Amino acid sequence: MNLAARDSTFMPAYLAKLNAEQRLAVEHGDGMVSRPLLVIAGAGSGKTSTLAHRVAHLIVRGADPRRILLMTFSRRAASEMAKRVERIAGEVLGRDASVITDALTWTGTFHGIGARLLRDYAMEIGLDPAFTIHDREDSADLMNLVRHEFGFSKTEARFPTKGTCLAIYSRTVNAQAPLGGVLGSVFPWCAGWAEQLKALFAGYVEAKQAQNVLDYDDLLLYWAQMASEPEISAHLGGRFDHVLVDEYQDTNRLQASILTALKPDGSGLTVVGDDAQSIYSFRAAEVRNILDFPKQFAQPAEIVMLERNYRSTETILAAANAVIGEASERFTKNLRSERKSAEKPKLVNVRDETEQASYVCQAILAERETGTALKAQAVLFRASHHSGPLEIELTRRNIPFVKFGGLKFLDAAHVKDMLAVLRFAENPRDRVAGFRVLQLLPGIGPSAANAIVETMATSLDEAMGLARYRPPQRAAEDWPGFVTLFSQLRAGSKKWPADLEQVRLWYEPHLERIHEDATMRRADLLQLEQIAAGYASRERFLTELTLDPPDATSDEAGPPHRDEDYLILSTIHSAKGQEWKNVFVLNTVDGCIPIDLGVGSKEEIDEERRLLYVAMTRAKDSLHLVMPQRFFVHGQAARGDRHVYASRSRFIPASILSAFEQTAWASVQPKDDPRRQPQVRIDLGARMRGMWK
DNA sequence: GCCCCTTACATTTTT
DNA sequence: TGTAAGGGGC
Repeated sequence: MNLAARDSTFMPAYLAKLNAEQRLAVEHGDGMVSRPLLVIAGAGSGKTSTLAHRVAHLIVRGADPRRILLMTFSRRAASEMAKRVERIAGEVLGRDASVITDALTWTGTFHGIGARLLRDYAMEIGLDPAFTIHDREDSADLMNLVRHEFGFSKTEARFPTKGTCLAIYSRTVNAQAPLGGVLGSVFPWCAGWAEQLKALFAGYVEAKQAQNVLDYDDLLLYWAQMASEPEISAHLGGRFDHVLVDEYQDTNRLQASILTALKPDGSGLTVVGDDAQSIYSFRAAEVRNILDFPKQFAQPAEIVMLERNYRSTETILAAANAVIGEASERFTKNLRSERKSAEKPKLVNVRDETEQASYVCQAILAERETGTALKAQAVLFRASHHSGPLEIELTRRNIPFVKFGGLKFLDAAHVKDMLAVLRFAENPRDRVAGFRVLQLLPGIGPSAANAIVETMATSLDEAMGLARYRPPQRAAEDWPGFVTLFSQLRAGSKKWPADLEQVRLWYEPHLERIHEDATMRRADLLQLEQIAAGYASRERFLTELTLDPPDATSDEAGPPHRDEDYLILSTIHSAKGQEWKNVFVLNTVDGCIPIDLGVGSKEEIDEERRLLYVAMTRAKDSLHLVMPQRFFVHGQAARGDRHVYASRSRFIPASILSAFEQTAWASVQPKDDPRRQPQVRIDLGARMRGMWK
C-alpha cells in the first residue's frame, strides 16, 4: 500500500482537516512512545487544536489516557483542552469517548500537578500530607515575620520590603541560580544585603517546614528534588507514557529539570511553544528552554514548525511581523496569512486617557451596531491600572465588562479571612493563617495571637492547646465560640461544604464589626459558598483555589449577568492564547509599552516588544492601537492640570508606520470632559464681601 | 498590649 | 491610591 493511497482512503476525518505540518505533529510516533517532539507554533497557527488533536490521536491509537500527563499554563487552558480532546476523539470512538477522556486525569498546571504528586509521595519524602499552600501574599507575610524576627525591619539603611525579599527568593529558586548572581543581574540595588538575605531565606525555609506549609516555588522545588532520587524517579517517570507541555517558552529552569527527570532520554515527550511569545521572564521563564530543547537529548528530536496563521488578516499580521521584526534575536520566522483585508490596523491619536476611554466606548458600540457582540471584542493593556479611566467610562455608559488580571476575588480581606479559618483548621501549624484568624477576635492583637500559636505548637494536640489557653479579659466573651468552631472543623464533624457555612455564621458578626460595607462583602461570602460546592473536599477546595483562583467577576458560580453579553478587559499577560474579532490596545506609548520600569536592559526591552506582538496577534479582523498624547500626573488635586506628554511606542518606529493607518480622534461633546472647563479661579466670596465695604 | 490615627511612600506582568 | 510603619491614647 503506498502512502498516497493510505492518505486518501484511510485518513480519519479529524486528520483531514489539518494542514501538513499540523498532521506531522499529531501523527508523530503514531500513538507509540517515540523520540522527543518540539512544535514551534506561531501565534494563531492552531496550536491548541494541534495539541488537542495529538492527545486525541494518541488515545485513538491505543494510548492509555490515565498514563498521559498534559501540562498547560492555566486550569482554564487545561479544561479547554480536555473538551476539545473529547470532541475529536468522539468523532472516532463515538459515545465511548467521554468515558475515555474522563480518564485523562493528569491535566493541569505544573504547580497543580506538583501538589497532587507531592501528596501522593508525602510519606516517602517526609512531608506531612496535610500541608497547606501559601499564595503569594501569605508567603510575603511569612517572609515578613522572619524579617522582623531577624531584626531586619529596623536596620539603619532600609532593608528590602517583604515583597522584594520574596521576589529575590523566588527568582533564585526558579532560575536555579546562585543568590549573588541573581542580585547582581536582577536586583542590583539589593546587592549590599547578600549576607542578610541568605540568613533570612534560611529562616524562611525553616519556618515553612516547621509550619508544614509550601509556597508556589516549593511545589516545583520539592517535585524536582524528589524526581532526582533514583528510586522515586523511576517510579514517577514510569507512571506516564506521554508527557506533553504547552507554552513551553514560558517555563523556567526548574520546570525543565522536572521534565528531564521524568523523561531522561526524552522519549514520549512533546513540548509546544513560540519563542516570539515569551513574556514571563520576570518569573524566571527561560527562553533557552525551548531553543535548546533539540540539543538536550542523545536521540534527535523531531521539530515541527507551524507558520501559517489562521487567525488574523494579512494586514494585521504584516504590522505584527514588522513590530517583531525589529527584535534583535529570534527563532521563529514570519507568519503568513491568507485572509485578505483592505483595512490596515489603526494607530489612533487621542488627547488624553479620558478621550481614549470615549474613543474605545464609541468604537465598540459602533461595532456592536453592525452585529459584533461585545464578547467578540477585547481591550488589552500592559498594567492592570491602565484600564482605570476606561472602566469608569464603561460604567457610566452601562456597558457591561469583565476584567481579567489584576485584582482577584481572593484578594478581598473578608474572603481571605474565611479561607484562613479553613486553612488553620486544615493545618493548625500554619501560623500565617492562625495569626490572621486569631486577630479577628476583639481584644486579641499581634502579641496575644503569637502567644496562642506558640501554645498550640507546644501542645501535643493543637485543638487541646487552644482550649487550654486562657484569653485576655477583653477577648473572654468571643473566645468559647471560636474554640468550639475550631474543634468542630478539626474533628470533621460536618461534611463539605457545610464547613464553610459554619465558618460564615461564625464570621458574620465580626464582618459587621470590622467593615462598614458588610452587606456587600456578605454577598461575596455567599458566592464563595457557591464556588465551594463545586469541590469534593476542603483540601481540594483550598489547594485548587490557591493555585488557580477564579477571576474577579467571571468563572465558577459567576455573577448573575453571566449569560449577558459583556466586553473583555484584560492585561496582555492574561490574554495569552486567546483571540477576538476586534482588539483595542490602550496606551501604546513609551512609558506604558514598554513600561518605564522595564527599560533597563536589552532583554527587558525585547520582552516588552514581544508583549506588544502578543497583544497585536490576538486580533482577527480589526486592531486599534490607541495613543493618548498626555497623561495627568497622580497625587494632585482632582482637577489638577499637571501632566506629561507621551510619544508613540518605540516599537513602532517611522520605518514601519506604513503598515498602519494613522488617525486622530476627538470627542464631539467637550462638555462631557470636566478637564475642559474654563481654567480660571474666581473668588466670588470675596466679591460678595467686597459689596459691603 | 491593643487600637486608632497620622504620615510617608512606592507604584508591572502571575503560578 | 492604597498600604505600611510609627505615635499616642486607653
